[in-house]
Amino acid sequence: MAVSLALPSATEALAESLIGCVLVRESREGLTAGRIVETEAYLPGDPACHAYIGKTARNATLFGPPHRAYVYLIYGTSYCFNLSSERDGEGAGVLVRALEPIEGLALMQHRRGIEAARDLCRGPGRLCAALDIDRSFDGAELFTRERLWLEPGQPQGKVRRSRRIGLTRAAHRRLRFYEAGNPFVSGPARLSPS
DNA sequence: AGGATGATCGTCT
DNA sequence: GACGATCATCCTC
Repeated sequence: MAVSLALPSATEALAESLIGCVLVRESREGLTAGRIVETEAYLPGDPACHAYIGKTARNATLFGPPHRAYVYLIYGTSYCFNLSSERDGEGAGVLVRALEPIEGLALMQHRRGIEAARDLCRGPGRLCAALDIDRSFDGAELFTRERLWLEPGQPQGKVRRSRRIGLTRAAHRRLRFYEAGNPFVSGPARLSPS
């Protein structure tokens, strides 16, 4: 009998290894940064992935080289920040869903119009607002140490996995990764690993 | 040119 | 838990 034992794709491995890395945003207003505590993988051939419909003007970055910023507007109100993840020509990416704020809290509070630290970057739209990330970052390199970049880091404790959040298609796939026990992780508390 | 869609968020009950 | 805001994008005339 045929058994499919595919290794985790590059996208899946990236989504997991991004937990603990630090996203830094430098602007005229000041520096803001946070530890990545939650991600979701969107794989090649995945009906929930923006690349699924083929290459378009919006999703072109997903088909480019890996580790570029893919930023899009959702519901006309919120930006979502992703990394392209597969080799040039293949469309896939990783959504960053939540950060633990570590620098520039006051600026984040100002941009978000709220005080509570826990809510500043808990959710993909919120973290983009807190770091002032918009579509102008789409396609940007993330290792340039200019405007927006990523620094290596390790998770504090276990990285767990669950179903993805908020999708209308293929939500059942367990492609969400988060740092166990971290209060800055988004999503309903009941979304435990199993 | 017009309609449907959406990886969200804040507000309300 | 439910609902509406709001608009870039894509698809179909």
